[in-house]
Amino acid sequence: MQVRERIRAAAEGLTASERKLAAALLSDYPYPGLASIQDLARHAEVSAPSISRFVTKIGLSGYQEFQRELISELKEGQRSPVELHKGRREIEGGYLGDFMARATRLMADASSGITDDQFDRVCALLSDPKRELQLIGGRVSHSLALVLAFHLGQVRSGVQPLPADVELWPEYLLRLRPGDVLVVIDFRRYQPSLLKLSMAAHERGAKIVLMTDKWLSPIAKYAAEVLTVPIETGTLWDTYAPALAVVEAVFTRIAEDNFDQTQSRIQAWDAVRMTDRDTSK
Amino acid sequence: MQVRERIRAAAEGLTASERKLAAALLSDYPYPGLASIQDLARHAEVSAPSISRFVTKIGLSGYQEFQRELISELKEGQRSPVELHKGRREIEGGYLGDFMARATRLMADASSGITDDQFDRVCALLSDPKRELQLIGGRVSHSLALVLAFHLGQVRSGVQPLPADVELWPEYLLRLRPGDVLVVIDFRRYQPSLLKLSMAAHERGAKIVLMTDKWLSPIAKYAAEVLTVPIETGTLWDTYAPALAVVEAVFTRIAEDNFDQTQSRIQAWDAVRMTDRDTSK
DNA sequence: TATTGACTGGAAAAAAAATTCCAAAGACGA
DNA sequence: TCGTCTTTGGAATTTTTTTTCCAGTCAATA
Repeated sequence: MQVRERIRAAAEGLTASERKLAAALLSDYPYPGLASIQDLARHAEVSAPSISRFVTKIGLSGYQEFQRELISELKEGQRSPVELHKGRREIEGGYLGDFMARATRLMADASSGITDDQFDRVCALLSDPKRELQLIGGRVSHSLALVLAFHLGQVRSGVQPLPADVELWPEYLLRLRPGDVLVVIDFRRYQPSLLKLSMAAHERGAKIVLMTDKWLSPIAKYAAEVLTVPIETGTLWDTYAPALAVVEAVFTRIAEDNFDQTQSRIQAWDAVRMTDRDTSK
Repeated sequence: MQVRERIRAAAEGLTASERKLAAALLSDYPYPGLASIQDLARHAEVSAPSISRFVTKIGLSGYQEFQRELISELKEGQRSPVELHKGRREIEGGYLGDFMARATRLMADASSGITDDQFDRVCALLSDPKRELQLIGGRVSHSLALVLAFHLGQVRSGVQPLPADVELWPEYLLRLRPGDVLVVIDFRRYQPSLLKLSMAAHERGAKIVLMTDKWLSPIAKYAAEVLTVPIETGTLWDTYAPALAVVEAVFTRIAEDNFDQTQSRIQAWDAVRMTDRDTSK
């Protein structure tokens, strides 16, 4: 039996620090377990005795046997990584596993709905410094818009996330000039307020970049670019992960293209963060 | 420098038994080197002292350093598929396709770092109506915390996302009572301010649920539950999509378990939304 | 064949690692 | 809030591993 399985099997009866240990082990399995018991203790923030007790609990005779086991797994695994990998995934079928499997499947499809060409055009549009950018999302997807705004803000100026409150929109709307860009993220169930906003922005000559699902938000009619992402909304089992990934791909691309700016900005943060870290001690 | 290269480099000046050792090592590199010095001695048919001399000769400080070296090589090597991918990126699929493929791979691994049991416990903790919930994330991951807070807020009361501004934290901190829960999302590079907050919350008897990456935020020390998610931070190619999916799995599960409440809340929104739609025309 | 010098592995010493013991801290139920 | 029971990590102990020391062996050379 794999050590990993032993851990899973024993998961029920573990104490707090044992769980912490299990988490540390599984997070980068099996490498943390290859260090000495002390090093592992330090890494997982538990005591060495707790580790010793843990390995006994999962049915091994001691830390040394535990390590031997890990090494031989590694040796086997190296030989047929594909097999093992596959096998492992089929077996586990807990709630989380199912959910993630589903999300993974959607994710794998996500890039097929967007052509490279379109992707490039959207990136170009969003990175054009001459255009002001405003971003807005729906009830749930608003946070995606904020993430995009945040990261674009690292690379360029003139990035404006709109507030969630509808009342405040008119004032932003007035600032939109022809050629400016409004990014709208709108998944089912589509929000009428976003449609109204988009129509108004369109009137003012703004370009609209829309991210939506395959049923297409009515805003598509006014949009200059439509990115569709596979999402099954309406069920309890929604996931926005593919949408997030697409958003990340966009700003990552833009960041790469503007590497110099990004570079200096990142260094600037780091400087801040380092001092932050120092003063914290 | 790789150990293997060191051996090659030193090959000229090796004595008979050292060559035997080198051969044994290279024949199934690096596994023989992961055993104890005695086992390796037996396997290679040389004495332990010869091994000890050998590792010094190739420029390492001792057998332990030698092993550490091998392990870290192994770790890097295992990862190289990902690295390789980077190089391959130009060839296969466009930028987006490639980014998504990478994200998909991480996603597929995400559930292996968390046991079902742990997942259940976290859900139970977060849905317990007797506990107040506060949520906070790092610079970039803050939005994840907000998403979680938002959705949990649909299902239960007493959900409090902390503001991004550090100055305002103390006042929230004072509200924490023993048994309340602080959810912290902290990926590299870890933010000292979050650590300080967590320590203080821990002092006050709050339970901490931490979501972090495999390098484990120092907050792990104070956490009651640690969820690790595969994320490659630091590169320009980060993605938080797996983390988002885990967060979604958590609140989806909770929503299912509390179906009645959710149901009625959803109906309540819908009512609001309908009127929204009506008035929008 | 004797001498020299380098190499080797057994045994002892040193170092490190792992385990056991125990007191204190903490959780839980009354 | 109190008392009981569990869990935890520091310290001591035991075990294991690694290194050092040194005497014996072997090969090369005169």
